[in-house]
Amino acid sequence: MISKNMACIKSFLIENDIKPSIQRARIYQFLVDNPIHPTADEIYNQLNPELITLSKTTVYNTMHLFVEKGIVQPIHVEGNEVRYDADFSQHGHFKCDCCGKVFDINIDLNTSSITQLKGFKIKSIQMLMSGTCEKCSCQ
Amino acid sequence: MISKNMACIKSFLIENDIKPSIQRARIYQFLVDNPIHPTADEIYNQLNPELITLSKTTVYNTMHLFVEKGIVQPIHVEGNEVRYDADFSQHGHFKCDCCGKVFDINIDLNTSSITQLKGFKIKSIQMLMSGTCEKCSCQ
DNA sequence: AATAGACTTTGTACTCATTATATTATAACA
DNA sequence: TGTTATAATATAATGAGTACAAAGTCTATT
Repeated sequence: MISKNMACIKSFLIENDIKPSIQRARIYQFLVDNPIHPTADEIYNQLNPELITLSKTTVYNTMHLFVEKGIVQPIHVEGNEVRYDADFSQHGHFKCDCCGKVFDINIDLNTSSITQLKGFKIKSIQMLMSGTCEKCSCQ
Repeated sequence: MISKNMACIKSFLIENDIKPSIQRARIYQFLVDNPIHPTADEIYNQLNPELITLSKTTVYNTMHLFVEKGIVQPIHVEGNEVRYDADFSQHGHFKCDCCGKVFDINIDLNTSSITQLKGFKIKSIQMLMSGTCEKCSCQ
């Protein structure tokens, strides 16, 4: 899911039952173009120079809406902040304790065989690893 | 790892390079006896009536120490709080969006086959699912 | 046992991500 | 065009977690 133009994002939002606005479309485009799992604060700081009247509350409202409508996943890497990911292909995350980067890790998660989950409705699955990445391990 | 008496916990802490104190031992015992993935606040509220001078800072200090020494795992279920788990057997967690409970899920996580992780040093692996549990799904 | 030094606990004040609320702006529609 | 619904914004409030300094506790040494 690489960059989409605004017209394309507009119809994508409508498809997902979200009334489009410039703010919403640009925030979503930013997430798709920058799969760096940004926080609400980072989104705000990146887009503020362009959307000059953007408010942090709007970013929070928009992220809540996106999560509710299922077009963005919240990622809880650390306890004090939420990160967001517009990539819904099944993948996990690796957080490097040294450089702080969050890596996407392709992974197959098969939950159908877990008997404990009989009767459970699974809405999202996340896998999170931590440690040191290759670069930081080499130093 | 069911309940241990205090003497047993004392030596366990020493084994793990932690100087024992009443606060530390009781907090650890509480975690082992109550595998409900409590927050620091919940630990504080549960133990405060007994350890009458307990301070929240002590709970935070202790949890940080336990995590650093590797006898407790932090769990990031939601973005605004950290939960703690003294169970180090490999398992994942399922958070019910309806009743809020966090379930332990036995699961096998095999990361050795993931080529992306070549050269990475994995310190911890967590798997987190969300949705509705069996009880809440039936209603 | 007394003293000193190191470590632990505690209370207060603070930070900062997020939320609540109320107001203003924009879009939709009769 | 006027009216209503929805979205965006600014400000204030909340609450988990942290920083810091003072007070308490433990332990080793004399």
